[in-house]
Amino acid sequence: MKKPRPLSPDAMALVARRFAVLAEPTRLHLLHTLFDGEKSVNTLVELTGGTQANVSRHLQTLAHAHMVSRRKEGLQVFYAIADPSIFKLCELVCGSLEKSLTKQADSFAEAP
Amino acid sequence: MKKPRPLSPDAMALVARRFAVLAEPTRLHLLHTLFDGEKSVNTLVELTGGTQANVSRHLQTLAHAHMVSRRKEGLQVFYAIADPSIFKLCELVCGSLEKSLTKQADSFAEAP
DNA sequence: ATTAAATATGCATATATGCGTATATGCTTG
DNA sequence: CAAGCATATACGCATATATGCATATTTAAT
Repeated sequence: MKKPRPLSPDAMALVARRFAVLAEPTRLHLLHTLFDGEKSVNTLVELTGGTQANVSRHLQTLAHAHMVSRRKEGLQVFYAIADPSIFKLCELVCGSLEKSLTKQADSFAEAP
Repeated sequence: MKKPRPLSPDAMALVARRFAVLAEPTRLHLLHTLFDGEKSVNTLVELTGGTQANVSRHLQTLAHAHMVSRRKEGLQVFYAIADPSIFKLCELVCGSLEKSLTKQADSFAEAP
């Protein structure tokens, strides 16, 4: 019997949205690049190789979800990871992913 | 300095896909309903209130991602949570979500 | 073998989401 | 005040995904 919470319908939508924010390679790339500390938009553009518009958009999505923080300093805007649970989240997913991969390498490749 | 792994580009895509599977209220509802044990498709249809076709499709998506297991018994098919990390994942997200909600209730309501 | 029940799939559609390009906003400096 | 740089936004388009409806598939029973 493991029923942590009643889990109201709209609470579920919020959780889903949270996962959706993480369901994007570009955003994961940005988060991963921020793992070792705060960086400006331009730096992130250079490090990730994305276009400036895209990086900015994705950073806003992350900021809106309170996953990264935004600090303005002169012309530049610095983003940093704001939610520490993101580290654990990625660890968990990477961990269980590795287990799946070592067993059946193509399981995810053909997913919908 | 927290760089868990090199994080190859296609590994990131896999992680993103994994999160994407969880980024769906219907699938979260199904997982949550399975928290207290294995259930048949029909039971899940009744408990979640979704259509049979939808429930079946979403269960397949979950099974394809190795998050649930599939056991056939006569006419019925029983699904159960296969990846224990899902419990921790949901706990993490729900936890950090609650913190965000108690601070700013509308932050997510207007997300993109 | 036929029929019925449980589950899965095909098709069409609506909605959402990401990207490229161009442009707007904001801040700093001369 | 004008000009330039860093960042954010607007628009159009292509793609993906969820859903409803209908139907196919699989298994059990008579």
